[in-house]
Amino acid sequence: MSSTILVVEDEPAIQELIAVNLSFAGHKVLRAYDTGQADTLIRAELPDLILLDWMLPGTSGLAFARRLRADARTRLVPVIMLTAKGAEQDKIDGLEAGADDYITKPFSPKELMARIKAVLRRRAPQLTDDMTEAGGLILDPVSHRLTGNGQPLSIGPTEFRLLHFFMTHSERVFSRTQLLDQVWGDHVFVEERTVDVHIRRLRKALELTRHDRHIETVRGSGYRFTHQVAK
Amino acid sequence: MSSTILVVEDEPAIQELIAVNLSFAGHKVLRAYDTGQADTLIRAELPDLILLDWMLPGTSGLAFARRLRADARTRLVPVIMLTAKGAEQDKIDGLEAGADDYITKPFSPKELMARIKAVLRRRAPQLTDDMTEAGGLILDPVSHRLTGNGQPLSIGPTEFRLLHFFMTHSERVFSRTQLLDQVWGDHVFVEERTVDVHIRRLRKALELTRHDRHIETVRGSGYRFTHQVAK
DNA sequence: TAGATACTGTCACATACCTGACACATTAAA
DNA sequence: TTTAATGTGTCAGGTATGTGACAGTATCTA
Repeated sequence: MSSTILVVEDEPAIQELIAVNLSFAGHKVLRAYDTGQADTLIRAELPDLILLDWMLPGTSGLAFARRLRADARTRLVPVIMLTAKGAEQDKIDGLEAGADDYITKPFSPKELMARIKAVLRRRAPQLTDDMTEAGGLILDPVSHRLTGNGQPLSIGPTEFRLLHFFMTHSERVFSRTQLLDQVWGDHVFVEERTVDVHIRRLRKALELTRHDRHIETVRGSGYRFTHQVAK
Repeated sequence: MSSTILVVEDEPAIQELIAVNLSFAGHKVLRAYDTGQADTLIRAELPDLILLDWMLPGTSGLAFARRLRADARTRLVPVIMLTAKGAEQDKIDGLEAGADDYITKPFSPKELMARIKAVLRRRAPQLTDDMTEAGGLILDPVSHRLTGNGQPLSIGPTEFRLLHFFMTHSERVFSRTQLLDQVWGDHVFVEERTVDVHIRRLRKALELTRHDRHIETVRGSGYRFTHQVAK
């Protein structure tokens, strides 16, 4: 699936190499040469993943990673650190600053793509193309299709994304705000109650095969998708 | 709420001023004149919060803050930086090193206490995102679920918060006023006896699996949550 | 390109649920 | 036994959520 990936790298050749590979894989690429530019880009559009060089002019990548972790808006964005050093201590520092993974230069494009996929799968499973299943309900992001006990279910785009997010983050309560951020996207200006309406539409779509029981309301907190359904 | 607070400050007069105020507020105070002493004290007893001077003999406060963030044992301990400088860059550096707040000398004791309170409050709920368990009763804040011996228990929002507080502060008696402050929040204007009613509702919800026995009344004092139940 | 169809976000109203307060019953200490 | 503290059922009002309808867009089809 296509994700927006921010590359923060001061060496033009390396940045270009990475960007070409990412574009080829179908991702949208944002580029920055330093943390200042990165800040600006992030303000405009929250990326799905950040590739961050260890050594940067001005603020170091390490410090920048820490700042990303400190800010509520960027806290959940996965970060992969790029470094020329092989020192073990750097790796530890980087992971402690909140990086999700670490890749040593020089690296093969293949390895880079593999790590990106792995990190996305771990941190943002709804951005991958994997099928998800729950009690006979099958959602396939590739064919963009939904079936309940084998029967095709008709569902709108927003409901599809909402369900996809829920199925990849089950057994967890999400507030309306969190759902808007995750499913509608950051920076959207939509009423919170709109979530209720789409929950309603989603439930209605799932009613046919009684899978609507997987969507639970948690009064005062939000909604939750669960695998076990009440009888 | 009494906490253990470590003050790392090389100027005796300022250290004394801070210590007096903290003691007066009911906190236990640990004192260090440099990072070496601080290390020793931390090794003996992990404080709940660290007040850290920016300028210190030997290792600087900034470097020390970074080290605290790098060590798994101290990573979650809130740090407030004390500094004579008012420069914005220093503040950014401090926050990037992992400080939770920043206060400029000279500061009023009142401001200091207010910031300490705010930081402790901000940190406290974050630490309580873990599941809690007591004799088969499991409360999971993430999924916002409660089960007794595997069976789902239905419970209202206030009772959920109340039980969560009890389970994370077991074996201790809390007065109605303390419970109102902790569970309802500061500054709420509610009858004290309302606590009784919610205790009743909580007990009723827990009756199904006989976990209501964990909630004990301490006549004349308040209520307590205990792990061992009377047969 | 026109017309039909589907999708979105809001709103208004209905409904279910929660909350705090009170009154009275019960219990424990003195 | 007396008295104060706690237990408990109930109620009115408030708040959160469910839901149908609607208008504006976007998308598809002929």
